[in-house]
Amino acid sequence: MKTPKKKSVKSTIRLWGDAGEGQVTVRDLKLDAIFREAARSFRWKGYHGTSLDDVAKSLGVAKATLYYYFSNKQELFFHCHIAAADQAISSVSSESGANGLERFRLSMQRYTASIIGPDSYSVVILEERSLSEKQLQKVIDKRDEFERLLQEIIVLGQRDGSIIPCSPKFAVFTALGASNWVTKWYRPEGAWSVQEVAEAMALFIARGLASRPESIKTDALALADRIESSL
Amino acid sequence: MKTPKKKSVKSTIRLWGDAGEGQVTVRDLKLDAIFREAARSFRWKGYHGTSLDDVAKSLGVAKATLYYYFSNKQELFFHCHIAAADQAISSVSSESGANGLERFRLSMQRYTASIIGPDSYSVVILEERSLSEKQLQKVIDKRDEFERLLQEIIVLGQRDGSIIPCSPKFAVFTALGASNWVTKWYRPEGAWSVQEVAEAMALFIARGLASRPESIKTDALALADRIESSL
Amino acid sequence: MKTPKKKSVKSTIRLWGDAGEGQVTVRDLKLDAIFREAARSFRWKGYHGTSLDDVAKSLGVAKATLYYYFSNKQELFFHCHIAAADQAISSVSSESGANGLERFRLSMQRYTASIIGPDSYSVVILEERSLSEKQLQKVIDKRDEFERLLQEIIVLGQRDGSIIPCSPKFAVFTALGASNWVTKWYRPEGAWSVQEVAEAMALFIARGLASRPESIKTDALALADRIESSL
Amino acid sequence: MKTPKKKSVKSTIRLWGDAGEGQVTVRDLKLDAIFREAARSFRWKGYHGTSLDDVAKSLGVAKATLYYYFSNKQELFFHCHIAAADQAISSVSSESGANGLERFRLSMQRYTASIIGPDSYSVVILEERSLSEKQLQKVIDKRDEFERLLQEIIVLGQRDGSIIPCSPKFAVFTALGASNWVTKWYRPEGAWSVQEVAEAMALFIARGLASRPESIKTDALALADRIESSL
DNA sequence: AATGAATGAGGGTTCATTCAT
DNA sequence: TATGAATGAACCCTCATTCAT
Repeated sequence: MKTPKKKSVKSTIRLWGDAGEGQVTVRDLKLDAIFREAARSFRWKGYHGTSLDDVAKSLGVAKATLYYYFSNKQELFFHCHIAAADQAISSVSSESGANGLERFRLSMQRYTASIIGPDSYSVVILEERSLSEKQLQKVIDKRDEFERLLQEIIVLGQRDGSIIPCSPKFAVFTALGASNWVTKWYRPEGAWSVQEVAEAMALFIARGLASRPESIKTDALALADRIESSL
Repeated sequence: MKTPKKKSVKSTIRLWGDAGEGQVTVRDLKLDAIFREAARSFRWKGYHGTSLDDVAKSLGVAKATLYYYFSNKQELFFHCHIAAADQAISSVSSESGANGLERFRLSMQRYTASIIGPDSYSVVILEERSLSEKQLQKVIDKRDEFERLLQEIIVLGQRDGSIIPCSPKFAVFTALGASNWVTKWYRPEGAWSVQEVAEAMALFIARGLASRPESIKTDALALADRIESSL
Repeated sequence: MKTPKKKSVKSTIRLWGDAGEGQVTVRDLKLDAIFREAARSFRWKGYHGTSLDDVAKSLGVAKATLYYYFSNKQELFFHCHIAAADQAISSVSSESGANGLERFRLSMQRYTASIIGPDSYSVVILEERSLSEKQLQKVIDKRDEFERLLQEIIVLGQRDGSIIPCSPKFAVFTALGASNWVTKWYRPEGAWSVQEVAEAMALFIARGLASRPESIKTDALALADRIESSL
Repeated sequence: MKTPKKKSVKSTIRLWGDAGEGQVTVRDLKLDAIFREAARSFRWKGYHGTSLDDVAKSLGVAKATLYYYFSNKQELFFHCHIAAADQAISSVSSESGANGLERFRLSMQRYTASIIGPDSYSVVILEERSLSEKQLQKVIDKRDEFERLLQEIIVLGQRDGSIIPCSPKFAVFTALGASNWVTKWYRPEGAWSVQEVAEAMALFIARGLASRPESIKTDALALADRIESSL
């Protein structure tokens, strides 16, 4: 990422374009806007399917302007991955009071909400080939950390008896797979809110891991049924 | 798809390349080889990341040759989708003797095996934008059929008591998500066979849906544990 | 350089464009035409000042076509350097009968003629920065060989008494400098032929190195005078 | 060149950057710094290979700042040519006591020193195409003046018997060629000072023109030999 | 049935230049 | 005077597609 010497922080300036924005600092906000727009496109069309021209157009800027904020498409892609991984990690529950199952459910709910939410940096389509060796390693490291955190929760749940015995790694992979897949079919224009989908997904996963399924909150079913009608 | 002149089927002709093929008919086999190679690339690199040059090179043919078998890249992509959907549909269990849970488990096992197997046509990355309106509709129709079949099995299982009450649609989405995601991390060069992964995944999903988890074959756990070590 | 499996050698085909060409093989001739046109532009406008678009236009081809013959601009540039160095080396005299001075004169005459002649690959402007490390090394190696050959002739001339004592290296640098500079002002459309300029330059250099200047052919002066009027 | 408002000359201002400059006037010094830095880059990388960004960075200024001092790149380039020509002209010897050969030698020595010296404006690579018609004419006029001055010295030397009969124009071209070429290989970081190279080159040229080579100072040879070892 | 050759369109990237501050 | 930000134009390069053979 390009980081010119000193970002000027002024308080009352509009972003580009004419989308509704408030009153905020400049450069960082612009950077963020770029990253989110880019992530949206990457998630949607993939790395190769995303043209910077389109990203720029969506932002109401000239393509060349983007290069003022990062040095090439690959780096932009890389940053999205890193931001996504950070976002993922920060969605892991640290609620110390709850049991393992509940913490896992919460984590998956937050995670699911974050990847389909409006602030998502998620670039789910795994096109790691498009990253450089070094970049890839960093992304993998972050992702490994994320998955390790989740696995630890699984183990915790198995110890406290809330989660059935099973391979933590495989469980996490499966849960993430189901969750990530949501980015493929969820449409914000649809009848369902991000929160509703996230809850339903988390409850569903939780039930698959629960040692006593009946202990899970019963509104899960209701939710899932409501969702069903809008898919 | 182009279908010129209804070619003569000779019985002893090599495919292209110089690998030792065997003795087979020509055009259909070639078509099939193209589709599978293309699907492999689409699955791996996405629609835009796949160049016909690479596909051709993998097949040991000149790029221009491909155009003898289909009229453009989009059509090739479309065909892969259709073939994948057909493959998916054919993986759905029709075993009349088994209960719903068992049939669902079998279906998911076959499905998982088929999408990561060597004969996969699966083009899992949903880049439907790259299809034309008409093509997309046909693909969606096929996929809907596939999902409907799976949902029917869920309902069946709920009736016969083997599957817990839940939204069939959501259940299918979640199961497919977890399953499709396998294409992202499975590597045939790895220590695990397609079959093993498929079984583990199917068992895992089944447990999440089972009304009496203890009724599921106990080797599921062992399998998952074995897989864990190779991931 | 791209070298497709098997260049087809047909005997009666036109090059591109409509410039007058004879009856010859295809691919090699085209390659050659590209290299010469490119060298002309590089020599004239430098590496960065040369656009492949212009080169293509001069050849009457689409820019993309050029990429069928080499893989990028740098490689094209590299090839020109190599071809130029080969051309330079082949211009060094091996006439065993003559004395050192005469051989040096002949060499410089041939060299000068070759770099401004219609078949020149010379890319005199030293923009080595535009080459890769590896490419640069190869070019330097070739150039060193060329200069060594010339220096050997100087030494020979000093031994046989035809050339004054002086640093061979410095002498070669100076001679080449004067000679290379001709590419800067010589215009084929002018009144003077390549041969005339080459002879005059060679004679001039020879006189600077001659131990007995009066031994050099006297027509040198006449030539130089004729040239003077057209500059 | 832009000449705004006739700026106030304050006496104690630093140039840009933070290197310890000293106490000097402002605008003219800055202009000069820009021209020299630009000339260095033009000489080294050519017109098209030189980016104003780099020039600005070398000077420790923002690119936009440069535009306060000239109106476009072409003009900057033009000015370098003019400054270089003035510099060249001022290097021509007017020592009335010496004979032609000696004056020519001195001129070439000064000229050579000036084009590779730290204050050089020389833009030796002839990329006149990058100038406008008008600009080119002015540059050519200046250069013609320079060459005429040198030719007059040659004629003088031929009259006073110190220089052999030959075409003055051709002699000047050749001498300048050898001299200009030095900019291609001379590196200030090397073992040799600008003065040493300049002397050696001048002596070498002088010998080529001398009617009685033995009359030239004998240290010429020594110098050339010393240089040889460092090339 | 296959392919070498050619090309238009499009995408990534650089850069001279402008402008508001 | 100086500069951060923005942009149009131009360039290199790739790729799907066509065509003559």
